[in-house]
Amino acid sequence: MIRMTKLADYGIVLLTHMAMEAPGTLHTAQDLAGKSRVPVPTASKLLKSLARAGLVVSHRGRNGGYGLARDAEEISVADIIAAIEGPIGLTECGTGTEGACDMEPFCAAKGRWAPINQAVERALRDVRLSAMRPQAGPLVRLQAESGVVR
Amino acid sequence: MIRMTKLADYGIVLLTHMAMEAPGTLHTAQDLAGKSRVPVPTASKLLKSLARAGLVVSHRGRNGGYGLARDAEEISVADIIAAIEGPIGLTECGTGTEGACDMEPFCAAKGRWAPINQAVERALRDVRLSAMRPQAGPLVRLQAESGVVR
DNA sequence: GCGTAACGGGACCTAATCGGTCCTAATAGG
DNA sequence: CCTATTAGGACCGATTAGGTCCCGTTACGC
Repeated sequence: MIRMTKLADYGIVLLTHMAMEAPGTLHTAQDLAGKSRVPVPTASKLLKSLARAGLVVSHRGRNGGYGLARDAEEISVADIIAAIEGPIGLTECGTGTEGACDMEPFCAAKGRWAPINQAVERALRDVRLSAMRPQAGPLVRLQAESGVVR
Repeated sequence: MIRMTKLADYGIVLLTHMAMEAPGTLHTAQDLAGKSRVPVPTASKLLKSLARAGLVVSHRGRNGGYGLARDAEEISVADIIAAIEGPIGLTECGTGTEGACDMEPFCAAKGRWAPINQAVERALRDVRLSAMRPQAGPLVRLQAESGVVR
């Protein structure tokens, strides 16, 4: 039921990796791609989106890279998804795109979607990036946890 | 952020129409399609799915049709979406499909998705079909409400 | 300064799948 | 027995997710 694109998934994984290092640390797109096993160009594209949304800050030139724009506690999963997928709701209705649905005048559910969208968004806004990283610590443990459903 | 397929949307609208009539009333696929402005074959396909999921009961033959299997209060939006889109979570991870993700061993967010999926599902399970129908009553008012975001 | 390492912002492709159509049973009234 | 209806497929076109590539800009460091 209801799916998020894989891109958004990757984005969260990338940011999770960033959140595992000290705040302010810079990560190159290549570095993050390697750690997450995401193809480099894809990771690069995602990081650009995240930078445009203001979730990460970028530094160009040599020794450049990406870093978290704020504390991991201040970034929600909803923020990340919105940065990558755009402010699209569960349905296209009520997302500000007027006239997108040509059967609006006949829709029995008209005006009933907004509360649902908000409920879902609230659920996602309550999950912070800081809660996504493995609590026990760095990458080492990850290998030992194989077998657990991702 | 996060999208539902149009099919699921249509399904909800179809069921909403059913919920606007007295419980036990039978509706033909054509009838519902006409009211919802959904193409007939599509509505038919959706109703089949809903019947297979046990949300509606079907009667074949002349004077047949579809009816709600239980009270509108007992059908949640989550039920409907699951019936049409299948039990897919926000991500493919944690939906029982083992090994779907080949980078599972390296995933920094491993095991962290289940709570999020559950939060979203809970939000949708709290919305009942009975809450979707226009409270003021039958179709007549719908036309008057034009201009409201669907 | 100049070369190189990084990001910025596109265009572009192709594989999946969403949304929709259609056809042939099976079923049940009249 | 005829007709209205659902059951269950096969099938198809258009959209888009997911990924690749290229070229420009920025800035560190030799």
